[in-house]
Amino acid sequence: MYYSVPRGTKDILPEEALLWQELEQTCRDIFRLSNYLEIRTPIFESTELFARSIGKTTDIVSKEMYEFKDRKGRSLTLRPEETAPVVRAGLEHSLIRPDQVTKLYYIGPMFRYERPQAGRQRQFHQAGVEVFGSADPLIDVEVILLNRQLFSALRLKGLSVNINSVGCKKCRPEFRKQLKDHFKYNINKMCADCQNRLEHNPLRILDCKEAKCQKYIELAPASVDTLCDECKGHFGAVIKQLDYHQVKFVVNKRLVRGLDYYTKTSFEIISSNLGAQNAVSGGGRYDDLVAELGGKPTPAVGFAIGLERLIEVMKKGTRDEGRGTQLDLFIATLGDKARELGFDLLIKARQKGRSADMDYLGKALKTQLKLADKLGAKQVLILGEDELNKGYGILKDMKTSKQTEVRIDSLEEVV
RNA sequence: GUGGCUAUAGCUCAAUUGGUUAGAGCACCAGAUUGUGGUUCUGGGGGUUGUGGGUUCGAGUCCCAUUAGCCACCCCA
Repeated sequence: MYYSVPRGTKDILPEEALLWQELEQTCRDIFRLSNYLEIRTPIFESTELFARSIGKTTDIVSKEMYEFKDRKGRSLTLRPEETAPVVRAGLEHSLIRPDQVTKLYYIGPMFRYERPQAGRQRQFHQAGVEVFGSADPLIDVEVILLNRQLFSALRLKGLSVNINSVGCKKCRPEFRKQLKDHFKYNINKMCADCQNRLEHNPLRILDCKEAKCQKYIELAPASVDTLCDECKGHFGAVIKQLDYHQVKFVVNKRLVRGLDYYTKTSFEIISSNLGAQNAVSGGGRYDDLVAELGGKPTPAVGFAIGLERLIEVMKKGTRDEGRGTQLDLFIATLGDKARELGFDLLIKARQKGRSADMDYLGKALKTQLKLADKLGAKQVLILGEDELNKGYGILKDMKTSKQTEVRIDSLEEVV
């Protein structure tokens, strides 16, 4: 073993890659049904883009970015998430307009420098959607339903929706103030992280899991209680629609996501089949981000799904088992003449769109059949010297073991 | 960034208080059947015991460092 993958990264081997293909294709199909179109952006962007959008004081920006300088000294960063790049690209190419709805989706790798753990890698993959231009609560509901539809297409179980509203720039200052007032008397009894959070991001105190902080957090005001009329109405409309569409969810007043750009609706989808890293999907509304990045004020909603975590759920047996590899045709040959004829037929079978392969190691016939069996071949064409001399080949059905003789000049038709 | 556990064949795991040539199952290759798969039987290849030091007559085993994985914190997908 001379080299191994970099820490926190993984090779996806052929067997698992089949699962990935199914997952990615399902994402594309489902997103397509709701009229989302794909966008692909570079894997790195200017560092400033992420600092601006995600927030300089967030963990992601302050300590988890893969940042580097290129040869001209420009500061670039491997994307830790895809919302900001999509907004950037949308503005750059005038895809995003305040007066119309734009729906985009993406699938690809993201990078965060974190300590690896089950369900947490330094390179991981997300599939997500972003909707620009509508402040309608129905859009919030649409993206949540999109998650449900995707999970149901993948036959996944054990998932639950957590939802909250974190308010907007009108009502959030009041909420922050209430939180600060609430915590300031006891802050020195709370953990060091919370003491820091009090000043720069008091909302995140609510998400703290430290035991000694819990009793103060339990008594803290909830954002849903300080929402302005507009946010309250919006949240109510979302909840009403979720109920109407029979989405099982819980209002989690402590749900505060680690990216600063979220407004109003914020949600996470949790799997009961994973360890500590149990969020398979997360998202929400970010009505101020487009303007923050230089566009006209444009409301937006989106979410991102953690594909590695979904793959884990898929593997956990909470779904019907998939099938392994399959091959339409295997060609077994004996002797050089037969091998060349077999190769020619092999190429022709593939041109017809059949999956086909043959032995390239000069193995015994028995071994070739063994290999055909292992590859899940439906049919084997046996070409030996005897057959060629007599002018036919043998087509064997591997399921029924039935063999039929086929004249050489007809072989092209059967492969 | 913090704490705990772990690292032996491709995979899952053995190896007595430190003791000679590091074993087994599965997988792989081959033979039994000199041209017919799945079952069976027989044989075979494969290891610098994660890496680097140290203690010892002797280290897979004990000690230190390092790398990586796992679990949790933190954070998030």
